Amino acid sequence: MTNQNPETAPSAPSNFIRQIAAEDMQTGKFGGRLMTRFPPEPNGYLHIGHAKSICLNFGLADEFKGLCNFRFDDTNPSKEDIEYVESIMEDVHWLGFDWADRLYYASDYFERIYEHAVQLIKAGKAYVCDLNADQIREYRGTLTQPGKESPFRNRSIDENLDLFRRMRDGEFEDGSRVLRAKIDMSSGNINMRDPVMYRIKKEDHHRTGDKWRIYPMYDYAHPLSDSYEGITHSICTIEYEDHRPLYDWFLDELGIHHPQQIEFARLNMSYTVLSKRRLLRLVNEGHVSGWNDPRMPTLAGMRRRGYTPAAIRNFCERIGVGKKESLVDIALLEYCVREDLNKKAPRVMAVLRPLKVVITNYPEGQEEFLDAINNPEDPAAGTRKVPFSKELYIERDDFMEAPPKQFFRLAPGREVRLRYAYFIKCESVVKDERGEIKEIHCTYDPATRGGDAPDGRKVKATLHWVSARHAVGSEVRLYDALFTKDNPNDSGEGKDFTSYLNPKSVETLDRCYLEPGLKDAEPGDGFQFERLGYFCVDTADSKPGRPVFNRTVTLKDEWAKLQKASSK
RNA sequence: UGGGGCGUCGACAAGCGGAAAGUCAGCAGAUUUUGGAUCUGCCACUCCCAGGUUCGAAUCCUGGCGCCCCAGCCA
Repeated sequence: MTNQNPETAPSAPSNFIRQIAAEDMQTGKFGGRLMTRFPPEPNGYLHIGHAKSICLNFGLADEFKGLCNFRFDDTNPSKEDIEYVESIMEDVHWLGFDWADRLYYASDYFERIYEHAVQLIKAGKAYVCDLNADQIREYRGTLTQPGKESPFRNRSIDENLDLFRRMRDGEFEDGSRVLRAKIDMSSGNINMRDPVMYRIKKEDHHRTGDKWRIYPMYDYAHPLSDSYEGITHSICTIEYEDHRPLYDWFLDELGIHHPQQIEFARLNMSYTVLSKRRLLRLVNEGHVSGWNDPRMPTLAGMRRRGYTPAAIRNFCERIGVGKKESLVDIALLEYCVREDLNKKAPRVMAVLRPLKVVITNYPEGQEEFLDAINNPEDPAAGTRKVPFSKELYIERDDFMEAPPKQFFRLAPGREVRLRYAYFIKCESVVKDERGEIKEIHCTYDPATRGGDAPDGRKVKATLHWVSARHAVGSEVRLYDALFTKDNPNDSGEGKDFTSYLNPKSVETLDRCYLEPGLKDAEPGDGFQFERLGYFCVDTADSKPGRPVFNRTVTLKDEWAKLQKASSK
């Protein structure tokens, strides 16, 4: 166990991988050494599921005083792109992990991987097969029927060597030949039925250019890459469990350093999708604005949305690591985000759906500056001054002409507090010719300056507000879940996940008013808009002097819950 | 009569033969110049089911049942 004293070290829950690592360290299995790796393929942006893997691999290395390498698994040039390698590195750093000088690429090992293939051919363990893709599939058999051996399976070693060399030299067309491992066509495990090790692809690679005309398959390149780097624990997801015998086979046949592959269950989260294939479709079909759309579960999207690295790391710790398929409630992620932001985010007042309030007994043209606390959770954050004047904006939702009993906010004849300012009382409602509320007239009690009544009288609500004359205009985007179904992956007949896209996943409000201090907020800055939620300055669309805000997550809202319950 | 994996509260998840941890969600209350935060209490007589071993089983054994993954020259 890592924590002998749970009272002083309440952290890290136990999981089976930590246990294996702890045991291996104790028995000295790998010389008391631990090394992991995070091996993304640069064919898409990293998402929260990758964050789980990153936290696991880097976290384990940290915990056991080992190292975690960073490696691009770039063995398929047709799907990979430099844009992805750059975004991936940025995202891992942003999450808070560092690989120092241990940045590797599987493509850097191509020569060694090739030489090892030659070694397998010489040992009679690999052969060049001339069957085409369809034929290979046919010969492979099915889940219940064994496969048939390829007619090219027993070529001489010399012929194999010659053909493989010529594959490398580009003498043959794409798809005309492959190099296969000679294992067992009748294995119950289809991965062992003479799997393809190399295919011909006359395509340029983003790193090796036109040097290679053949590229190794994942199943062959991955164990070797792990081995070359001296990895001890090769952690991957559950779907590779069936590939482990093959991982072991290559390493055993070659007689080289043999890491232990360990599989864990990938993350699924409610109301979103976490597969690069599906995320790519959302991007390509224009359902979102890009990989970094704030609604995307990508690290780039969550960063732009205002999620913090600490919140995501914390989430990854809380969800645990196991082998069971699960669907984690997105409410847990949101809890982690609020937990972190509650401690850090400066409070500020912003009115999203404005309703004008005129304080009839407040002197025309007068203004005053009131003290406001920047963060009640953090006294060191200090205070600021906010301007008050005769005309203000409050939130439309904070006024009701005919309120139900549970509504505590402003209503005709009722008195409430304006945060850090005064008690005000609603005297009348002004409507336009269509009967819509245009503004409301209130009186204020000068004796309640700062928000307390000297006579001790209480109000049931405190509202946020912004002085009309001093307000900064802004656009604010309200984000909600991307999907309406908790698990969009399990789609019914003839449907796919896109049929559950939430049409209201974003609402743009462009007549919002902010307290003046927000005019110069920098892109990326995060705030709590009091009583509303956490918001951050959008990094793509903000202009100097006119910030655009993205809602990161709402505050918990008791009133909204009551409304929802009564509308059912 | 292919192979592999997994079943503990609504969602996650500890537990490793000796009284079913914890977190999120939910519910109730206290407190509050954010219907926020904070605090308190409640929320699995039972661990997919059935047998068996044992003084004692979520943990061990046997047999069922259910769910997931695999037939790319993707990773």
